[in-house]
Amino acid sequence: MRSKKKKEQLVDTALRLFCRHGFRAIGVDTILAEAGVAKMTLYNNFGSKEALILAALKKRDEEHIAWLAAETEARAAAPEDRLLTLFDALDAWFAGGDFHGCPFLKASDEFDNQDDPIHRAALEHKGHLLGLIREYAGAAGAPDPGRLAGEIYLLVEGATVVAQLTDDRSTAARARQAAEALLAAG
Amino acid sequence: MRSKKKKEQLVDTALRLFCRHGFRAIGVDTILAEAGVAKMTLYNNFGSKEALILAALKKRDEEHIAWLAAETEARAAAPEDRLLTLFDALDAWFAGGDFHGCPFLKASDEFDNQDDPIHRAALEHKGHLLGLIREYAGAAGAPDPGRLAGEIYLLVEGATVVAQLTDDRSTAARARQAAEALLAAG
DNA sequence: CAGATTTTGGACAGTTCGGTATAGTTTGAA
DNA sequence: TTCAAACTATACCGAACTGTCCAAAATCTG
Repeated sequence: MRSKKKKEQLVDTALRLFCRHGFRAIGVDTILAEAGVAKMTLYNNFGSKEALILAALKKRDEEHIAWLAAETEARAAAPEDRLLTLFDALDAWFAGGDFHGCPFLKASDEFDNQDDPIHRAALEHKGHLLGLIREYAGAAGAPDPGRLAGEIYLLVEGATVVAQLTDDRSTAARARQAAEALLAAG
Repeated sequence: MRSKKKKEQLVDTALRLFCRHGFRAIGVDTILAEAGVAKMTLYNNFGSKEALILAALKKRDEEHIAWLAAETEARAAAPEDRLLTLFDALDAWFAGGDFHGCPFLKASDEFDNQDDPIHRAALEHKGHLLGLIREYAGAAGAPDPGRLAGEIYLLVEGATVVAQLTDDRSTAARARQAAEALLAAG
């Protein structure tokens, strides 16, 4: 089972470099060199750069949603607080030294054809994120949790984009303020 | 003054292709062919692809802010409505056949180094957008127009990103609903 | 240990990239 | 009409790109 290790190393390195530099901007040679893996290992295991991207995005989807949920719930005293501590978790994400924006938004920018598998992977991830928010909106006892979740989701994406663009550490807090107003309004 | 025409044609074509495909994804040869212009005309007038990108972004900045303001104000019966009709203008933007997301967000994704001139151009544009929103927030008589503008701005960016990602025509309307709640909350 | 499988390194193909060189043609203005 | 400035086409450069081929070496399994 040597291939498991090499495969994982490849996906991890690729994900890190994709997040930092984008998908088209980084070449397979760079990934290979950084991962310490031969080129044929990539093409034997994945077949193409696109498949590597999809594998990296899939891993990122699972990891990031799990991380975000854990951070959010750890900061919430009660389930109905989660809709707000979500923004504290976002703040932790933005402030972490390796924040370069959401890789799925990057992906959907670089592969903006709606039929592209990479674009669909991004859509799928955002569906998971919206699902999480909807769950929190339900726990908060909102009269129309679907609508509230949709509005909160817009704030989440806005904050993510603006945090990357401006490098402003107060972005998540501002989004949280707005979320409080939305929550109070029902 | 032949150069004016060719230069303009080059910038217009480049802007259109950048918006549709991204900045790194489109090559100068494609732009040149589409614009019907020789390669040396590009390099005599701009010197580099980066300079062409900057020229295209500058033009886009001016045009888009002016268009957005005009659309917003045309739809507002009174100045205090502008903060909401802004989202109707956004809806018109998203629904127009050639929407491929905000080119400045694309640019800041592809050139995410904070010192990159292209990233700075994106920041500058977003400053203009925030300024416009702040003006509308002031006209709406908000008790803290700066704070409200910041929150509304997050909704605008969120809606822009989500509209591109999901191709969902109701995105701007949902953002407007949220904006109404924020406005009512003060 | 023996044999099947994976991984390795490096050369190579084929394309595309941004940018340059050059020599000739079109154009606007005096 | 003349002349300089602007634009043209085309060939070219070095670099980077994804992907392939292959023989040798390292590794896992029986």
